[in-house]
Amino acid sequence: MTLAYPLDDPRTAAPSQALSDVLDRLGVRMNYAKDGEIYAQEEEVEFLYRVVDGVVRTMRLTCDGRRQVGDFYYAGDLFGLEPGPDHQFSAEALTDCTIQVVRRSAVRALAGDRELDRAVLEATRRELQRVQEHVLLLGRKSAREKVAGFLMSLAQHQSEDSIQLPMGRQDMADYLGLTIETVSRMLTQLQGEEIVEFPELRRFRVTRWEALEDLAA
Amino acid sequence: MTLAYPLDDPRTAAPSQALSDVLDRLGVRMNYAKDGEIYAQEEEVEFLYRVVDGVVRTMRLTCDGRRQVGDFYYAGDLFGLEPGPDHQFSAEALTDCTIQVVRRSAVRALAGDRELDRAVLEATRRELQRVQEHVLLLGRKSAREKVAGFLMSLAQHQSEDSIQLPMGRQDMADYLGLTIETVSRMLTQLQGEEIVEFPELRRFRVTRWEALEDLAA
DNA sequence: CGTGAGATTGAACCCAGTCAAGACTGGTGG
DNA sequence: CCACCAGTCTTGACTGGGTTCAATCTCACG
Repeated sequence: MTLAYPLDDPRTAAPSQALSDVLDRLGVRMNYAKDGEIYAQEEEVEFLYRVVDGVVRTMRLTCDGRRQVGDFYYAGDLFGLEPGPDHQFSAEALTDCTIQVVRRSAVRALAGDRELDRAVLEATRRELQRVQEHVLLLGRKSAREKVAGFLMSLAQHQSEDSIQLPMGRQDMADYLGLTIETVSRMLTQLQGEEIVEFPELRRFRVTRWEALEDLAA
Repeated sequence: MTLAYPLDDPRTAAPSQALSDVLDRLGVRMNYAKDGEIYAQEEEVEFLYRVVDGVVRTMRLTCDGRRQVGDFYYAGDLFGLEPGPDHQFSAEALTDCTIQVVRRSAVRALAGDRELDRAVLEATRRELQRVQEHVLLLGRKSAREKVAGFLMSLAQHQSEDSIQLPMGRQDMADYLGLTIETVSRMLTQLQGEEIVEFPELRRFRVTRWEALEDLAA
C-alpha cells in the first residue's frame, strides 16, 4: 500500500506491523472473481481479511430486502473485523480481488504477543471511526452533499489526477442511503456546475476542489 | 447494572470484569448536573468513562451547526472509547449523573494485564456494533420505522411496564436524523394506532408489541 | 395561578423517491 | 467491422414523505 495520503486518516493508515506480519506469515492468498462472495451475512466470524489487490464491499440486507452498503475496502485495508460471533454484513469482491486470509483462532493463538492484541484493537478503532463518519453522512446531509462527500473521499485515496470509480451507481446509492436515480442526478448536477468531470462512466476528475470541499463540509 | 435483558445485546452486556475492576479501583466518581459537559468535541481523549447513574448523550456538531447525536448511555455503559487522539463527539449529562472516570494512561500502565487489553477491545467492539445498527437505522428506514425502532430499543432496556424517555424530542430527532416536528407527528400517529400510549410527555407504555416489532423490523 | 420552554398541530413547500421511457456502454457473435 | 443485445445509467414527469414556518397548546415550575 502506498502512503501518498495523510496518516491520520483511518481509512488509509497502514495496519500495524504486528498484524501485518501475522497476515504475511500465516495468511493464505485467495483470489475472488468480480461479484464473488467472500463471506455471507449470518455466517460465523472465523477469519480476518486484508485486501491485497482489488476492491471489496461489505453490505447488509434487511429482511424486507433493503440494502445498506457498509463500506468499501481497498488494497492494504483490513476487513471482517466484526464484533459478535456472527457476521452482520456480507463481503463481496467488487472487482477481481486478491485477499489475504488468516484464521482468527490463529491470531488468538499467537496473542501471547501483546503487540498483536494491540494491533487488533487499533484496527477495530479505525473501523469504528469510519463507521462514525458514515453516521454523520447519513444522518445530516443532503443528497448533494452525500454524493460530493463520497467523491471527495474517493479522490483523497487516489493520488492520480483522474480517479477511478470502482463501484456502480447502485452501490453508491446503497452506501449513501439514496436511490440510484438521485445519485445519477447529483452527478449530472455536479458536472453541470463544472465541479467534477466524467470522461468515462467510471472515471472522473475534480475540476473545482474548493467547491467540492465546501459541499462535502 | 441489572441483567434483566439478553446478554447478546451489545448495549446491555456488562463490561468485562477486568475493566470493571480497574474502574472501581482507580476510577473517580464525578457528579454532573443535567446538561453539564463531560467532555468537548475536539478535546484530547484522556479518560475512560462509565455511567454509574443517570443518562449520557454523545453528539457532534458540524461547522454549519447541524447536530448529530451519537448515542445514549445508561447505567453500566462505558463511553468515551473513541479512536484517534481527539474526541469527535462531545458528551453531556442528559440528566443529573454520576460518572466513574479513569485516566487512559492508568489503564495503559496496567495493560501488562492481557485481560485488560482484551476488555478494552471487547468494549470497542460493542461500540462498533451499536454504531453499525445506527447506520442501518439512518440509511434505510422511514421516519415511522425510525421512531418505532427507537421506542423499541428503549423498551428493551427497561424491564418496567411503563418506560421512561430520558431525552427530549430534539435529542430523539438528532439521533434519528429527523426534525422535531416529524418525531412528534410519528409519536402521535403511533398513539392513534394504539401501538403505544403516552400518559406523560416523557413516559410511555407499549400496548401492541407485535405491531411495534413489525415496524421496527 | 402566570409563565415560558418544550411539544403539538396545521398548511405550504420542496427534496428525494417512484415509475417509466430512452440512451449509453461494453461485450458477443455474425 | 459492425449490428445487436443486455445491463447499466440517465432523464423526465409525477408523487409523496419529511421539512419549514408559524400558530397554538401543554405542563412543569415559579
